[in-house]
Amino acid sequence: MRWEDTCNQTCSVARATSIFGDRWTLLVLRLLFLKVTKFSDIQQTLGITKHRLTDRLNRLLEEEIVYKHLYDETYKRYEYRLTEKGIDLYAVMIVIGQWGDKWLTDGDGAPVEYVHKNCGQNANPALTCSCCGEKLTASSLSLRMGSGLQKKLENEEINKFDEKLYANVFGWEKK
Amino acid sequence: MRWEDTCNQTCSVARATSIFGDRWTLLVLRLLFLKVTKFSDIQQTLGITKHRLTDRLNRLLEEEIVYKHLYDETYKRYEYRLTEKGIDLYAVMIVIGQWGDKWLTDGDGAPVEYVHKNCGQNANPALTCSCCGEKLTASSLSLRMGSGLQKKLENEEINKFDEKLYANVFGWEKK
DNA sequence: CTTGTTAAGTTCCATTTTGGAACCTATATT
DNA sequence: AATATAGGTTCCAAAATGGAACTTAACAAG
Repeated sequence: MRWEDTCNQTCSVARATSIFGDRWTLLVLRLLFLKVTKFSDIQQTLGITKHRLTDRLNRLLEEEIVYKHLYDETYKRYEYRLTEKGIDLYAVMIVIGQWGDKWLTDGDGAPVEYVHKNCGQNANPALTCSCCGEKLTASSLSLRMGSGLQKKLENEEINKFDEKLYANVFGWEKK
Repeated sequence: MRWEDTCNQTCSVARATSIFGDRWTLLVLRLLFLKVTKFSDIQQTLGITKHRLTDRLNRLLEEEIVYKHLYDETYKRYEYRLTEKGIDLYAVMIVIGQWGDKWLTDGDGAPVEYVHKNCGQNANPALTCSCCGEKLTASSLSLRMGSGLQKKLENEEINKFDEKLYANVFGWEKK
C-alpha cells in the first residue's frame, strides 16, 4: 500500500491520519487555532517554503477543514479559518500538547497552560467516559465492532489490509 | 526552518509532532495499540516497505516510545511493545479516531466502538476539565504562559520562530 | 506616469525521502 | 543439502521537499 491509499482504509485513525498525518499539516492547524491565519504569517512562523504551505492549505481546503475568508477588501487578501470540522480537531491538538508537556519538556513544565473559562481553573484536560465520567486509560477500554465496519463487511468493501487488521483485532481466523 | 528542526521548538505540539507527525508513524503506533507488534505483521498490515518500517521503528526506539521484547527464544525474534511513554499516546489515538468517526465515515457510523470496562457502556471518550469535569470545547479554553516558557525566556532559549509564535499568542509587540 | 512595496502565490532545479525489488543472515525444518 | 521464515539491508528509480528567483494584483509615493 502506498501512502496515498491510506485514505481508503476503514479505520478512522487511518483515514484521519491520511489527511493530517504528514509533515507540516499538524503544525499549520496548530497555528490556525492560535489565530495565525494569514498565509505569510503562517509561512514565517513555521519557516516552511511557500509552495509547501500552498500545497498543505489546498489539501485542508479540499477536505473542508479550512475556508478562505476575505479580510482585506481593497487588496483582496484572504485568511484561512477553521470550519466546524476543523475546529473539532481542537481535542487532537490539546491531547498532543498534553503528551508533549508530560514527556518532552525536560522537567521545565508546560510552556503554555490551559485555563477553563467556565471555572477559572487550570483545565488540565483529560479523556473521560461520557457515560460514567471516569478518566480513561489505555487498559480501561475494550473494542467492539461498530455499525461502520458491519456495513462494510455486508457490502464486501473490505480490502486486504483492512482484513488483516480486523482479523487481528477481533480474532478472526487468518487464511 | 527545515522539518528536522521542529524538535527544537518550545511548543509541545510542535515537539510531539516532530516525532510522530510524519507519514506512517501514527499508523504504526495505532497497530501497536491493537497488539500488532511483530515486524512482519506490521509491515504486511500497512503495506509499508521494510526499510521504511525499520526507519520508523528505530526512531520510536530512540525516543523510548517502544522497546523490543524477545518473544521467541529459539529464533531470537523480537516484538515491538509500547513503553509507558508510548502507552500514554492512547489519548491521541482515541481522539484522532473519534474525529475520524464523526467526519470521515460517510454516515456509516464508527467502524469500531470503545467499551468502558468499568461501567460496561459505550465510552464515547470526551475531553473534560480535570477541575470541574465539564466537557471542553475549543472556545471554553484560554491560554496563559506556563513555567516552561518562562524559564526559556529567562535563559534566552527562544529562537526566532518561537518568538514570532508567542508574540502572536500573547500579544507581544512585533519588531 | 514610473517606480516601489506587499501578500500571496508559481516556477525551476537540487536535495532528501519514499517505494519496489532483490539480496542477506541466522535459525530451524525436510 | 536444499528450503523456509522473520527481520532486516542494499540498490536504484520515483516522489516529496527546500531554496531561490520570478509573477501577479493591488495600491502608494514621488
